Amino acid sequence: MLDLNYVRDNLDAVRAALEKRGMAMTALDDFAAADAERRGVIAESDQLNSERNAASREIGALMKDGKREEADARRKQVNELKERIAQLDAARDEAEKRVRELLSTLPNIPHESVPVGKDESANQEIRRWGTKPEFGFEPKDHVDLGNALGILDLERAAKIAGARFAILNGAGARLERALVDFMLDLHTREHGYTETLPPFIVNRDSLFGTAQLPKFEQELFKLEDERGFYLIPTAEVPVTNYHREEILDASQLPMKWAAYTPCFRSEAGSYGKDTRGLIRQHQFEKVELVKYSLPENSYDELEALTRDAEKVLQLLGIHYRVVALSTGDLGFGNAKTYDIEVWLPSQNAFREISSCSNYEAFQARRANIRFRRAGGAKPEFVHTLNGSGLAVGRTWIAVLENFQQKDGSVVVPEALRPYLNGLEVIEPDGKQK
RNA sequence: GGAGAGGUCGCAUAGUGGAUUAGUGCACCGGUCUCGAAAACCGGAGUGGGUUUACGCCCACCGUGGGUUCGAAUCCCACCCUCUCCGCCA
Repeated sequence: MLDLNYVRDNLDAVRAALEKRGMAMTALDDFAAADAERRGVIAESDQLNSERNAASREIGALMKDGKREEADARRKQVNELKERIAQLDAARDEAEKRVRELLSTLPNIPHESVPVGKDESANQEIRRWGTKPEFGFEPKDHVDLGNALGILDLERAAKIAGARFAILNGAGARLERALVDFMLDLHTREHGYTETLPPFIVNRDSLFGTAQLPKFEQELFKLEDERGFYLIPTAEVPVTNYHREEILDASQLPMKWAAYTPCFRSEAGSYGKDTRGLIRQHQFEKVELVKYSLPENSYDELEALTRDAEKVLQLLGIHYRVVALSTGDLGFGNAKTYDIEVWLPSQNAFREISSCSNYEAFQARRANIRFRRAGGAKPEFVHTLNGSGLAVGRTWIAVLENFQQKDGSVVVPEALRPYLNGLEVIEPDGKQK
């Protein structure tokens, strides 16, 4: 959510910034009128409340003096006042609701460093790490490799649950678990993050706070429960909401969390996309990095967070690149985003494996997450950031595809071997436990 | 699932219809004292909104939402959360 006063005072600047996203901002046209009405109603209502309070005090004094008749007359006047106040309060609620709705549908303003363009074709490659692997044979994709190794079972997952679910077996399941441990150990031991294991179910307020709601409800799994529960689409939601409605001390910043959770996404509207394999699942695992930052440091923190996520691929020895998303490709709440894209030999392409974003105060305003500088200063909104560090399922894919051998076995990257009891090669059924 | 006790300013507590402009202690900020500090003493400080060039003034906020009343932290209703005991359970 953008700042109300900022939007009011900078309508043209906001309009220009949002047009860079390729959006027609009709909401802005209604905003000024709704805001003016809201303020008018508030002024009138506050004035009448002030009169009512004064009258009540008078009545108290009159009663004490035994002037019952005067008090009764005053009561009658107050009751008339109350009727008008009730009408005004209804109008006030209506106007505030409309302003809030308009404000909450406005996307974040892109940072000045974000490349301008209408879609992902305007994304800008920032850097590459490593080189494409040379195979000397036609590399298989992770589905063929996983099936042949007996570590992946998509057909039975479809029977048990449905499309876009997977079962990992044997070394496949252990590889997934090893990746989770490896990533968490790296971020907590080397990068200064604190591990947290949050709920996998959240309420509506949390989803509003991180801006999944109200706009992206169709992407979520909602539980059949009158309490309004949803499965988390990412650990970003529970972890960023950790300090919702709180005022932190500046000395607590930056606050750095690393969370492993499963993630649940309905993938409505992506029916034809990535239908093969593990790329796009209803349930996948992710190690998420979340930061609360001082406003003045948030872009440095974004660079650091992105480097922290990249380190996972560097230690695994997998080729990747970092891309700055253009204004047209930027997510709703993001001021700036770097995608880390991993090399997938079967697709002869880079595919997203992490998305690292600075939300500035966009989420903090919605979730009311503030901090106070030393000396009893006014509270300010924190900046929130998050990024995958990394998407575990897609890392699983990258390991299989990048380290596959001609015979269909997969060499385990050295950094992972301590997490797999020293296992060096994943071989077809029977050759490893 | 059943029974009970609670939720008040950063923390801890007081407050059962009008003197509450929500008191007190701790913590915090400023000052006095001191070579300096501690202690003591004096003073100041909540959040959001409206209005104002500004000083300021006004409104709302005691878990949330309704209600009663001229007036509600206080009375009534519903809900949420926490704790204790019983039952069930990984």
